[in-house]
Amino acid sequence: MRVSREQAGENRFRVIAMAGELFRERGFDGIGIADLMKAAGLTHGGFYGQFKSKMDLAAEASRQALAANATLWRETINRTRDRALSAITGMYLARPNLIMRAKGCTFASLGADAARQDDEIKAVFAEGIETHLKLLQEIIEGNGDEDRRRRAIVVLSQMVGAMTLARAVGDTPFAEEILAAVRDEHQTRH
Amino acid sequence: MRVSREQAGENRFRVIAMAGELFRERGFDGIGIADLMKAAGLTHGGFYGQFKSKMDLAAEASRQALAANATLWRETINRTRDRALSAITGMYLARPNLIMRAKGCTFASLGADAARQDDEIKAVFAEGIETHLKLLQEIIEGNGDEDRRRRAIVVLSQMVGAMTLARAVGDTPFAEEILAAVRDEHQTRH
DNA sequence: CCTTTTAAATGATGATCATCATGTATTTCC
DNA sequence: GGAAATACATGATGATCATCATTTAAAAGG
Repeated sequence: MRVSREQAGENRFRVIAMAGELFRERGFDGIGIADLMKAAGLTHGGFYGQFKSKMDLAAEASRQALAANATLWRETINRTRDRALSAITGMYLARPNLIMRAKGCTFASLGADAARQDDEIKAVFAEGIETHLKLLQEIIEGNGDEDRRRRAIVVLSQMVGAMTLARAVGDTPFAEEILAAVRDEHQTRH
Repeated sequence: MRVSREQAGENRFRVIAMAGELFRERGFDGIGIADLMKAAGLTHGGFYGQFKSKMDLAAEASRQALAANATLWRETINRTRDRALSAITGMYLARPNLIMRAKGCTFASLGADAARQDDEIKAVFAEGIETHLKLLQEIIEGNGDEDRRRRAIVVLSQMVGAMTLARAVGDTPFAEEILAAVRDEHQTRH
């Protein structure tokens, strides 16, 4: 049955949003089209009217998830101005992001998956990384723009690496130790 | 047909080694038992005589891959004694590890996958991280063991995060910029 | 040497997969 | 209000999946 233009737009958005969560939780290969559509309250039939392929949806979902991640960073920065760096690292390297993979960092969840996909997805991740680096650059000290960008890359790498390692060992004291080690790096000045 | 005890041992080792490479290249869900066995020169039939399940093989393969990674670090450290830290980071954050995922860092390839698997695989990763941290601790300066361990965690996180992000954008100048940014952190003292 | 054991081959199972073809009901637009 | 357009449903396709049953041929052990 047909549905209003507005409703169709909402449906499309919801499919992309659910895909963003389920891909982050289970990986691109960990969930199929039928289950994805069911999670959005639809059946699998309409999928190829909305998306060129599963990979096409993966690109859209990654884009939306990365944009949401960046928006949260933007809000955190605006809210905490002078202590923004420790606020960002403190929020990121915390238990909610460790255990709720579906709504957490897309780099930590899907970065390794992206490396195995086509160039379109890699371009989405490149743009997502660029966006996050620009945000970090704003709140990092350094000798000129070039140095601040380099430091932003180092900090982003620390965060993504720490979360990847912490998640790989599960919800344990060891995971907390990993997160705390990198958190401390930005609370006590080095 | 039956095969000598020795031959059977070699076959088992080769299956685990090929699995270590193919899992790192394509992810745990990216390759099936039949293709895995074929890559080792066998058919799928004997698989369940050697392994309890695919996840059981994933654990064995991760263990072997992580041990090989650690051995390479050990050798690099022994060979470069006084400049070991910049040797390790320089070797790790280089193009071969960026593009040859099958033989590169298991944390960067499968860390996010491990987070989605059962506790046995997570325990394998925990032990692998512990081993790598001990190696880094040897070659990192700091105020006492506790501080050196904390710094080792930070450095390992940097390395894994940088490689994850660089691989996600593919073999591009941006990837090289990410690797170089973290490499420089350990060549010029900060 | 003959019996027992077993590694690996062939082949089958039912589940799940991405994708496509077609039907249907409802919105859109004249 | 009636014709055309279309969003989504049902259902089918052939491929691939993890796992198991059975067979085969050679090694191991007496």
